[in-house]
Amino acid sequence: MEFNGDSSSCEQGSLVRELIKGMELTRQLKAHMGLEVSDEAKGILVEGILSSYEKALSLLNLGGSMEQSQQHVVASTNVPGSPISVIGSPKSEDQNPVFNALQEAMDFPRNRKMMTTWTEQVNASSEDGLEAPPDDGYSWRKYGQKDILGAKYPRSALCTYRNLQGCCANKQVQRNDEDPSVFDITYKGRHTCTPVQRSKSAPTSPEKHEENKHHDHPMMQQQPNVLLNFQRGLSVDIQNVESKGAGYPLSTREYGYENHTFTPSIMNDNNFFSNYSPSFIPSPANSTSNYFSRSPCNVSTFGGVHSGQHSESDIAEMISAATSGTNYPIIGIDFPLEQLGINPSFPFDNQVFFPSFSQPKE
DNA sequence: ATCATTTGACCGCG
DNA sequence: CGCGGTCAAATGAT
Repeated sequence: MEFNGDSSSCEQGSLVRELIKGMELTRQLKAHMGLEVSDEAKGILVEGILSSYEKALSLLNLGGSMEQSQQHVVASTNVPGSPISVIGSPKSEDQNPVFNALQEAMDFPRNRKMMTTWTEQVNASSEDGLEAPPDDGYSWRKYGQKDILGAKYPRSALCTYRNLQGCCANKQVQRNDEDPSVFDITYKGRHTCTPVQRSKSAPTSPEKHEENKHHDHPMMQQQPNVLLNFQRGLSVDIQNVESKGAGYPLSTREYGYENHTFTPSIMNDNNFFSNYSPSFIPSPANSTSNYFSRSPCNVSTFGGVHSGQHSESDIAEMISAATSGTNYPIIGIDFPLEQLGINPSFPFDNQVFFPSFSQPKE
């Protein structure tokens, strides 16, 4: 199967998707230039374009050859509140940080060791009788198991459904030798998918059945858990958050994560960390819009290049990206598009603004 | 029939 | 050369 290709190539795929999306949005903006489209609507497109390139740079920065590209990319993205500097004034290609980063990403193969990695120790309490660590909110697929020298228990390798969601994250699960109820979980790579509870039984942990059965509406199948993850995860260990650069989707569910060890292989990705800033904790009052715009794991699926047509996740990400991880003015998503004077041919539809209402395709 | 998991083989890295 | 990660065919579950 092709679920688990090389993670670096997967991140490269995400990078390409971001760039393609940026190009697509630019194309749309161009198409709307002559039309009676309000500046505000154009602004949304511009935000989307900027966000795409920012995320592309972020991907380069995170998974790419840091020592080669950071001097260009970080210098651009490090400036809070001035993301426009990335693609600011027209420059020659030689001086364009985006161009340089891209070129270098092509020139220097990604190093797996540079992937963001962190570990968690999960205590699956014995009364639960769990044979697997608790669900962390994401969909994982087991693709390998290996007996590790000196370890009592084998190590499981899991990946996300990257072909469906374009998510590059990997996960390793190993039961602790001393305390079999404790699982050492190592995450590699960053999520670009949404932390969603799948409707079908999850592959790795039986407790997922329990989580799903309470919710009838698709929206309810994921949002409460997502919010729980948000709130629990972000409230777990603020010291950790502050001292370790934090902001990972530390999901501490009812099983009690004992320890979080963040391996700061990439510590200077401001964009990335800002995506998970504690200031983005959704409140119950506005959790819906916050969820869409502040998901710690932005949707990044881009279903190919279709002129004039966007996949729903594409638009969702555009909205998400435009309001996350950057200091852009927040664009609300619950405004009527007509007020913005968006042309009827504008390829938005209501559904794309509410991707959570549509079930993930299997 | 479809999808997820298992498991032996293969491959890259140290 | 050994270890660990990944692949992919076989197997199991639904």
